[in-house]
Amino acid sequence: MPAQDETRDRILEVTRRLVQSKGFSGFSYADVAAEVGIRKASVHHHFPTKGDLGEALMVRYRRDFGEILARIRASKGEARSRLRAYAVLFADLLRDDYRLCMCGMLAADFDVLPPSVRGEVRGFFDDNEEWLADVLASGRKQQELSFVGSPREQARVLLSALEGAMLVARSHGDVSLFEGVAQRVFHAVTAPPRRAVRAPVSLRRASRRVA
Amino acid sequence: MPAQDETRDRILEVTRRLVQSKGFSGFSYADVAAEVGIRKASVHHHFPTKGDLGEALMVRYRRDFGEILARIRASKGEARSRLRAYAVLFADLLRDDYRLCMCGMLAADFDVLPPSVRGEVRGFFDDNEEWLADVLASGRKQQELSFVGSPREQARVLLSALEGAMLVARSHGDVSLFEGVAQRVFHAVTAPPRRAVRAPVSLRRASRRVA
DNA sequence: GTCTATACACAGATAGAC
DNA sequence: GTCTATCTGTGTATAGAC
Repeated sequence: MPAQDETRDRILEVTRRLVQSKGFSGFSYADVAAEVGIRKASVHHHFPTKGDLGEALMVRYRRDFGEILARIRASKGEARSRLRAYAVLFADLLRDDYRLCMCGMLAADFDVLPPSVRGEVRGFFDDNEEWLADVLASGRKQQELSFVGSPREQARVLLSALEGAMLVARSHGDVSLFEGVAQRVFHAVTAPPRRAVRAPVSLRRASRRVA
Repeated sequence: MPAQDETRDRILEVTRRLVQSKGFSGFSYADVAAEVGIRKASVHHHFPTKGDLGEALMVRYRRDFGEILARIRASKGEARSRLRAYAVLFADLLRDDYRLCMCGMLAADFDVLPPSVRGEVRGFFDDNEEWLADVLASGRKQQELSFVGSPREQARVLLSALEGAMLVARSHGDVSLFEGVAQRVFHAVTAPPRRAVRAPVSLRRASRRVA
């Protein structure tokens, strides 16, 4: 990467963290400049308007997040472990200063978002839904997962639950609340063992896997 | 209600809508004043600081929302219909200008919230969880509902899914996405019919037991 | 209780020197 | 590319007349 892009990268990284913590209307050029260690005017040099900054942020974030998801999808193991890896991404955000998923935060800020950023947020939701639907579909095919209806619809349920659980966990300052919800929604799409079946048993297995 | 409190009430009502649309840092005294039809200074007369306004807003909102929930809980009918009535409250918010649940929005804004408001947000989450847990517990007792684990934990799953589904629906501008998720999570806690069974039944029962 | 007027800080954004 | 300096609008908040 060319040296002249390093400042740009640091700006985007700092902005990402600020948005995940304080929302789109909650951070300012002054905040970004202070944390990067430059002046406001320099930030404007790279991103003339806040809309430009927000748009570039989302493009970058979708790219990075997409790469991570691709790696998880390509990993060996059961569908369930992929779901767990996905939830861990969110839990790590919470653990690191109770930050929120970017799409969750920006969905809340939707009304005050520049239009160009809105499109990216929608796209990011779609990215997540599609990835989850893929994992769900192939997991069901392998008989590792079990659920009613289309993978896409079920993906929306999982995504909603995880996004909402981040909000709940954040307001209580307790990551385990998120983990509890994740465990339960994943358990709900897990295929029952081929034989032998008491509910408490599979629940306990679930708790080891997701906690 | 004394006449002198009418302006105060209108301010709180306008503020509620603004917060649900734009978030806590997304609305201003100027916005409130313009919509109420008074001047900024008059708003400050009733609520000196934004923290005061936010706190009063939450106290009022919890009271009003609590009354609505109490009415739903007291209604005749199955547990399931109470859950549906609860979801309708949220869907109506979306239908009316894609507003968000107050606790969802303020959970996203948590970092930029005055401390006194934070406590109210936490309390509001607890109100909702407790109410849902009550409905779930009595529904299970009546064998109308079926789920694994404690009502409280299951309540958290439902609340998370509904909060998250509001975000998803909002960013796509499509209330039916919310309704789809609500339908599915409610179905997941609904007890299977006493008799009557077709082939997919074991699958459906499995998915019903946990969200 | 509401108003006008204003204080003061900060927002996003620009001009132009280096 | 980064800086200083500045512009203009808006933010929360206050003083004091009516």
